[in-house]
Amino acid sequence: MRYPAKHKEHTREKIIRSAARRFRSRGTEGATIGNLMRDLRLTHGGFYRHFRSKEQLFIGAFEQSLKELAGSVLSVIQHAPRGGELKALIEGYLSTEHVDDVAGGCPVAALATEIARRSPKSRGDFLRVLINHVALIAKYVPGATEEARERKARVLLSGMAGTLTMARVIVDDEQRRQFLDDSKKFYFEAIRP
Amino acid sequence: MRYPAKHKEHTREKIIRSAARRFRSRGTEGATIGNLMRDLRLTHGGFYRHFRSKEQLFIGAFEQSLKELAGSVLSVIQHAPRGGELKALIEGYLSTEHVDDVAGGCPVAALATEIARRSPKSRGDFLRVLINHVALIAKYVPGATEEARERKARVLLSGMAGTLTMARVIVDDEQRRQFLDDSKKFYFEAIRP
DNA sequence: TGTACATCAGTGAACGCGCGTTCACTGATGTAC
DNA sequence: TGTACATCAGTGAACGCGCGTTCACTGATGTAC
Repeated sequence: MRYPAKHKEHTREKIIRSAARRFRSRGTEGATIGNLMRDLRLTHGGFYRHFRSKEQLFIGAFEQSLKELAGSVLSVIQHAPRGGELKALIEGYLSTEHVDDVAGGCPVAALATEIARRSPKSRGDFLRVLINHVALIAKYVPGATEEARERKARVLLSGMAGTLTMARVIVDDEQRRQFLDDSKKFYFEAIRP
Repeated sequence: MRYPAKHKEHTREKIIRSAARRFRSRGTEGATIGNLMRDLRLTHGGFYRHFRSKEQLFIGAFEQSLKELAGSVLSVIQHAPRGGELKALIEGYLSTEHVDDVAGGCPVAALATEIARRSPKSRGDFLRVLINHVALIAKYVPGATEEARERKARVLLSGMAGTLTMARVIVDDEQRRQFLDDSKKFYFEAIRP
């Protein structure tokens, strides 16, 4: 059947948004195209009208995840007191809400290990997308030059991503809360001048 | 055929040691039992004389990896100047050698994301093994009580694990070196009193 | 205005593949008598 | 000392399964005339 003009574009976006969540919560191999399409009430065959391969979807989904994260980041910054933006960002990143929301959370914490195992070419693609988004928060990181701020932002993000992942391993609620508290204090102190 | 008394035990150890490397460099799904056994010049069927399942091997291999890491940690501590043990540990953990040696490196950096996706019961098993090993370095972390030191050690390790993973994503050698330098400085400052 | 044809997002059977796991079997050596 | 049997680490064919991907097909609507 023929579909309205924007129909295909909408379907593509639905696939990407859904994939972005599935990849984060289950990893590349845990997220299958069959399940993904079934969730959208479509069949697996149609997938290839939108993407050349699962790998191409993965890159698109990673970028989508970063876009979503950028949205949260902007919202946090807007609600933070002037000068307290970075503290608010750390607080949000290391919150129990973020720990619980794997599917909607930071794709670096959820996918960096898998990306690290890919080919240099593939890693380069992911890095370019990532670095653009990290620049967004660099403005609020202390540092003399723009470059210094961006570099520090990368160190901060990668460290907190590891911490977020570890928090997701911890089973006991109280232990997890304690670990997140310790971590927040650690990063708060680390960004002092 | 019948084999010497310790034969089975030796085979089991060979499987675990080899699996510990394969899991770290390729992840749970990238490491297959067929390839693993073939490397040891055995056939896949024999695997089940040693382990009930691939999952059981994964836990054993994770513990093996931590044991190996503990060996490196002790060696670093012995060669470090008195009072500079933690600095030496950070330097070693965030070294280019460690970044390049995924198969022989920290299993937290290589596998934490996958472990985070497992059941609470399974995560508990991994955590118990992990916490025992982290206690080993807690002695060199600043803190008033043993508990405070252990908690800080966990924050440090998880952060550096995220940083190590990010370093493995970076393609360009110079950028990677710069990122590791920035990170080392960051963690050095963070452990100052 | 009516008719024949083209389009193309989505369908679902099919393909090839590799995986984890099972199982009947092997055969050199240990043990029982 | 010799013989019959038990043991069990390792073998390799086989099983069931789910995956990513391909492909002939569908059919409502747009377009050409």
